[in-house]
Amino acid sequence: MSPGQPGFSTRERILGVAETLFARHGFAGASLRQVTAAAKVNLAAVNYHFGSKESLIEEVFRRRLDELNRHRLDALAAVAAKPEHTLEDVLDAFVRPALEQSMDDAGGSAFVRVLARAYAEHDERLRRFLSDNYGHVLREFAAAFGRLLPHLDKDELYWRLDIVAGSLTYAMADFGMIKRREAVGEHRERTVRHLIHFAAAGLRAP
Amino acid sequence: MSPGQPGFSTRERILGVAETLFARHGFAGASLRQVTAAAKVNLAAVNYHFGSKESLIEEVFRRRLDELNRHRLDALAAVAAKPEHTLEDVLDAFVRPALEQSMDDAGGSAFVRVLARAYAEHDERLRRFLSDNYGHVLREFAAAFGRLLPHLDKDELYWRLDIVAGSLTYAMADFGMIKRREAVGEHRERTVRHLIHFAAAGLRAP
DNA sequence: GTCTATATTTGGATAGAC
DNA sequence: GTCTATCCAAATATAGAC
Repeated sequence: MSPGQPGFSTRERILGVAETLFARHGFAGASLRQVTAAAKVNLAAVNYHFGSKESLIEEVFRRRLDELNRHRLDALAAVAAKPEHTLEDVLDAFVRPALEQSMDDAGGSAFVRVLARAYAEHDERLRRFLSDNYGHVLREFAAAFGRLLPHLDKDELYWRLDIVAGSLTYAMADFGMIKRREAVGEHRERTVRHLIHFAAAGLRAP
Repeated sequence: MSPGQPGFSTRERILGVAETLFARHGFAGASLRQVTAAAKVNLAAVNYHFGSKESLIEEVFRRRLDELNRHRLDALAAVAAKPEHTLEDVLDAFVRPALEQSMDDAGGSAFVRVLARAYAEHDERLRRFLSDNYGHVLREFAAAFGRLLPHLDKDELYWRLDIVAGSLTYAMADFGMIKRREAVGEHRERTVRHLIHFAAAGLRAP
């Protein structure tokens, strides 16, 4: 059941539909007219509730990322408490919450694709918004990785983490496609391990 | 030296600049006005040479993909000629030509990012164009992978290949960023092996 | 082939009634 | 909070002179 019309407020209908359409057509590609038509609300409602398209986009992120990053930090703290934790443990703390959110509901499934878009977009304002609000999460993970990979200098570490984070996000975005949800759900445990093994190999060596 | 103005025809200037701007802002995000202004040609030139924005986009793909896919098929044929070739060999035939093109010149570097956009875009017309014109290449690779992975049924195989292709494309798009070109160039050999090892791990098992 | 000027459409945003 | 109507800017596309 997608967040269509019934028990949802105008504001939530807009957010749900915007998430879906941004995932499908990109931020520039999805117009406010498409969004309001699909949500069956009035065109002016977007500006009333959010002020601008830009702010609507930010709100789409905020709604999911607050929860996602809380879970990620909780998982990371649990891992860091174990004195002998591994690279795989830290990667698990990063990947699992995203994969779980992506299977919570139809919206979460769309959001991982929105997230993949954000990586692809080089829009200055969007990047600054994400960096300002959620940069500390990535920095905590980077620090945890750095402690486990002392042979890498800072530049090399950040470069690899960027690639790993991008590839993982991309892979999860693919899981976000409707047709494959059962396949991923069935083997979720194996899927997570695959991704992690995948990423750990890239982070170790040279 | 980017394909700015000097020894390039109007048509080629447009293609070069469009490639860069599509990589940076997406297909919907980069307007024809931005493109023609940056290429220092007249606004009407795009429609004269290409007919429409849609056709310009297709031409940006055609220019690079014809060459890239020829190299990929050549490499695959060379691999298939060896009776005892491995999964890694096939992956190499897929990855190496793209990585080499991405380091040929500034345009190739932008193009891998355009390619990553194409994966993210769910635009019907663009997907059909790519599938119609270059689908046979992917099918040949899929067949080669299938022979090496007989334990996977067709659905499972295609699903994994899609994820692997997406992740590799994403990783290479990151390499396409300007700041990191030397780093990738220096260790190109190691980089390729990393990516391949990465992908092979995902394709094997369960 | 290239330019200027313009037609046409689409999109973001706002004013003001209810 | 929601709607209608409208404004204004930006974008694609074309017509016609050079």
